[in-house]
Amino acid sequence: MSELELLPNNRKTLFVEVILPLAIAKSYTYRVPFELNEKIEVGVRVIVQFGKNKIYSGIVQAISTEAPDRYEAKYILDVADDEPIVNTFQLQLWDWIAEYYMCQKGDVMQAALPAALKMASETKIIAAENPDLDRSLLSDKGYMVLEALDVAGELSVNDVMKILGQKSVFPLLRSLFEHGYILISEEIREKYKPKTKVFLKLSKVYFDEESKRLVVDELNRAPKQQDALLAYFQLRKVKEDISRQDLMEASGCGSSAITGLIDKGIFDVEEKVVSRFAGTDILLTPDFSFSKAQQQAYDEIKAGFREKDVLLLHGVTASGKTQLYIRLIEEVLAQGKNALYLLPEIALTAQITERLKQHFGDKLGVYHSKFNDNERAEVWHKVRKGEFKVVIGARSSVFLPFNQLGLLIVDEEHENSYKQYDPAPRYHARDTAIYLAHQHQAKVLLGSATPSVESYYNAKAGKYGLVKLLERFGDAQLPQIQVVDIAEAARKDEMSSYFSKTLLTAIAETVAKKEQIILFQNRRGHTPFLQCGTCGHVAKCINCDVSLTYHKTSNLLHCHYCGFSEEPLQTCPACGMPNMQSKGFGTERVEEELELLMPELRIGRLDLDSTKGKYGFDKVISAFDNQEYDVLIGTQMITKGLDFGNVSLIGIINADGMINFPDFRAYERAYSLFSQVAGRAGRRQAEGTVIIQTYTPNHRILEQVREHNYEEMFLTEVTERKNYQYPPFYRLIKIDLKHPDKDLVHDAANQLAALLKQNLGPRVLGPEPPLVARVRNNFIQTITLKIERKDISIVKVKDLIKQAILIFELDKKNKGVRIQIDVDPY
DNA sequence: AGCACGCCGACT
DNA sequence: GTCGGCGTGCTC
Repeated sequence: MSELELLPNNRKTLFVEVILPLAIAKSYTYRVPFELNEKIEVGVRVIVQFGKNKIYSGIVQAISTEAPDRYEAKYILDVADDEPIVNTFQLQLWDWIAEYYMCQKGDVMQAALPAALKMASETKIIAAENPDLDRSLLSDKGYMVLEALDVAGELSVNDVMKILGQKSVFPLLRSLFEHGYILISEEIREKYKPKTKVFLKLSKVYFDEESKRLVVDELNRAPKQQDALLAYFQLRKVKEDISRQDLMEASGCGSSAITGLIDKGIFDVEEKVVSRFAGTDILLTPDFSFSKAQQQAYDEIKAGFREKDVLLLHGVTASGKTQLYIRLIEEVLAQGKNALYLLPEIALTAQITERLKQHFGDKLGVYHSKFNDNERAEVWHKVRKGEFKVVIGARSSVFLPFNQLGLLIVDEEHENSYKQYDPAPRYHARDTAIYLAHQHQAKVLLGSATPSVESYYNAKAGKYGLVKLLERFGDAQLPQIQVVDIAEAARKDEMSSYFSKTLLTAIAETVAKKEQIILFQNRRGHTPFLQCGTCGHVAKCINCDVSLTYHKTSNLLHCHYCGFSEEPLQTCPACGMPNMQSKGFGTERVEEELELLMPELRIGRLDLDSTKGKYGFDKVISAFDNQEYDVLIGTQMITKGLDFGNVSLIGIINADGMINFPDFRAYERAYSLFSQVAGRAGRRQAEGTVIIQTYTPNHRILEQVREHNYEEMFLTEVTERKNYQYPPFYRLIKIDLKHPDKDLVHDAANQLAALLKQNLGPRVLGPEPPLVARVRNNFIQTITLKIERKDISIVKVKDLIKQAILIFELDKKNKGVRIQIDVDPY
């Protein structure tokens, strides 16, 4: 044992390795001042200066007594937490994500921590009271700062930057501080503020009934205060803690009456931290009973978990999966463990969270991006302390500080929104959940009506267990699916605008039965592109290589990639002819045309544009649910976990765009999208109808959708994937290179591809420009790697990629070319 | 990711 | 001769 280790803890010099919230590959070591030794732990936040004048809060990932030998470590400025806010499971998970998805730990930290737990630098300076100091010795700038302090009394570092007109003020301030001119209060303030409420307590003097009566009498010249006090006594009978707000509501008195009572010493005030999440007092709903099919699936799941850690539940829409989930979660809770229920962001509606709240009350935490920072930080802390035992959340809830997970549910497992694309870390929440479960020795249940080919393959191959629930709950039947040939309908003169006679008739009949209709068009806006009928010129974005979409609500052309917008052109900018024509159609135009054809219909629209704002989505949904609309027109938003009881007709306006999308997952995606849309029909009705309009009525994917034949879709897909070397047989890694200079990226991409091929040979494909070859003024080139599952380890491949990139970056020509790596792209 | 350092062209 | 352009490389 070294001499150092024999020293008492408070005399040992400690060094900490800190993760900074930056995309930097290296890790940084800081020195701990003795007085902070006791507070240092793995997982606490520390405040450190990084570079000349930046202050960050980082996470301690390791502690050692070894001084770094190549440099002098800086001291940490402070320790922000009394106990770790990140546990060791999480640090290990961050490492895994950084490694697997080829990004920096700082990137993972950025994604993992709610913003309110990162901190802001709020450094303030004040003048030191030292009259003996001679200001004439100061530099001009130093003098200016002190003059300004005389006037203002206190300045923030930001103020100083403004006064001096320069960003770099730290060295000057440091020198002023060291020479005793100023004091620095290095106050890094936490952005998270607990919510507090003012509670009123009757002063002890008035506890007996006699003095209560007296004090009421005394107030007869202040009737409002009297009312308030009486209301308080009433309220006290039913409630322990009465807040100022409660009393104002109960008494109908204004704030001043209560202030009066406080001033007279009748009330004592007490400020308490309250939760932002009001506990629901709803009694837990009594045990529901399973249908026979549900019971069987449940038994199979229980049995399956004895053999496998991951199970795939293939359950058709409306088969009652949620009830199974709730039962399984309850059991895990009974064992003293926690559960995580993941859903795609878009499916996390009030409908589903309310349903879970009814079962789990205030043990349930909800976590998704529509919550503000404070709410997210609060969920974080409650999970960490074990107060929330069940979390329902989107992708990012895999980062919460769980201590003892027993079960993870990934519902709608096939959803591509589980994969984060931008910014790094480009992680897949389903796959991350499987790793997370492994850490906690927990079980994972993947659920879907249309499992991803990958997961179904894993289940068939025995890697996962497989449970099927192919019977709809109650008496609901699978919907009848009818495919309408648009070309043929047009020949017979049966098309009115985008609607076939078949669809219009069905709409009319459905409305007559007072039932509802969903129309699906997977494109938002009014017109996807404007083209000159004379010369063929298409209105394009100035920053991106895409056509501009016309939006009727704003009367502007919008770019869906960068947000650029401009006035629609009347004349063609290329040939000057006033002949710009609308091509294609989005949800807005479908709405417009349907209004013209059937003006008596009440039509609602559900897409990104109609659901802006925190509750925008829920508003449209509840309006439709309350039957304020006959028809809801929407993009794929419409397919996600919504449960409308009265919908009996679904129309897919045009299926071709989805089917013909150039991506190896296009058919799989089309199948699952159409099936999910179809699943909205007839959930409580005896039978629903789905009408799919298309130019390719005989396409095999439509055939499979019509027959509800997932198995066959899977088999054809698997054959294709095997032949063309795609997942699940091969792993994909996509490397994007971006730069404003088209030729430069092109050359750079060729150079990188050549470097990669030296070691990886024909596994390297491309480079080639992606479908949208320019976004936000950056040209893009894509290199794709297809890696077989035998013969070479994925770790080895990733090392070779890193090496190739290092060599690539040595070439000065490639300066400024940004490289993005996407492992398992979706 | 910032941000300072540093080495080249338009001005007082 | 200085101000400022942004290329280059470092931050514990």
